[in-house]
Amino acid sequence: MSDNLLLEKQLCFRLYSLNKLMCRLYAPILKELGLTYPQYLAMLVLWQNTEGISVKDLGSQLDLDSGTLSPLLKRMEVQGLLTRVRQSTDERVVIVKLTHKGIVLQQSAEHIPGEMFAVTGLTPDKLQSLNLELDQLIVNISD
Amino acid sequence: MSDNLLLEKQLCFRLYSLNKLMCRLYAPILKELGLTYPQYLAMLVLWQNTEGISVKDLGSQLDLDSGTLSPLLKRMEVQGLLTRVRQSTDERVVIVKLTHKGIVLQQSAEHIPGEMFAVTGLTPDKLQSLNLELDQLIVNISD
DNA sequence: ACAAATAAAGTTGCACGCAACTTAATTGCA
DNA sequence: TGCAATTAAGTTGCGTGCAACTTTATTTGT
Repeated sequence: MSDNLLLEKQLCFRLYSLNKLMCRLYAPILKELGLTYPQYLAMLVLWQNTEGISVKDLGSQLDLDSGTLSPLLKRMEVQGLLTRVRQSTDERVVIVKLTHKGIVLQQSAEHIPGEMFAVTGLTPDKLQSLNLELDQLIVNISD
Repeated sequence: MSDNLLLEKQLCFRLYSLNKLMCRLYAPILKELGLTYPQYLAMLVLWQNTEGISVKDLGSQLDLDSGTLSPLLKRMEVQGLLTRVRQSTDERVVIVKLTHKGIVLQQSAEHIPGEMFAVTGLTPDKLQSLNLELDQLIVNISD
């Protein structure tokens, strides 16, 4: 009888836990901006693509399919953060583009990364190396 | 204008991505057992507590509240994996206990950790140290 | 040129996760 | 003792994630 089936031994459980902890950590700050956690991650991409980005490209950066993104973006459109317009050169494609309201929201979010970083108790070097380790894991698993 | 608001710089995004990747990695194997990913994590705890465990204690090990756990356990009860019985000495408490079917399912799960470990491309040492780093992070964040 | 294959986005249905709340039982304290 | 506070579990409502599917548009091969 191996003890491999122990919760404490499982990497997957730590990732499951940490992700939930992160959500809960961000939730109250994001609530002030009127954003959920996945919406915030989407905004991080959109703030780097103010000229607009297709749902497909947004999804590939967030690793989300249209089944998740379409309703999420629809809610953000209702909030007035972005517009969704079909591309005239290829009517299959929908371009997501931040409104003025969506763009200026970035200023209210500037303080968040620093604040969250402080809570992790990591040094910048430790954060950097952990990020690289996790990136390697992402590559290995997603091949 | 800082570049802290970059998706690629965010630890939270890596944890978000990796957790989803883990779910997708486990999903097909767990489907053979008729389990979802959170149900599998619950089974890991229950296999270590065949004498039974309260919903509260199970929740504290999984870091889940009754709002999530109650319906999840109800579904697993329907599947015949466990029973839920109110404790006679304290009628507030519900004891979750695996059925025979739930207990013997462990045998079908024995191969999973090894299989999943192989995919990570980690050495045992690397896995160990990563687990410790993540544990430290969990402690720092959840205080 | 045109039918088959492919691609992009959206819809549906289900299982979480969690905030906010309700219900029922137990504890604690004046 | 009696009643307020606390505790355990469950319910409700909403926002993801994702599988499976549909719809519409474009591309590909002959």
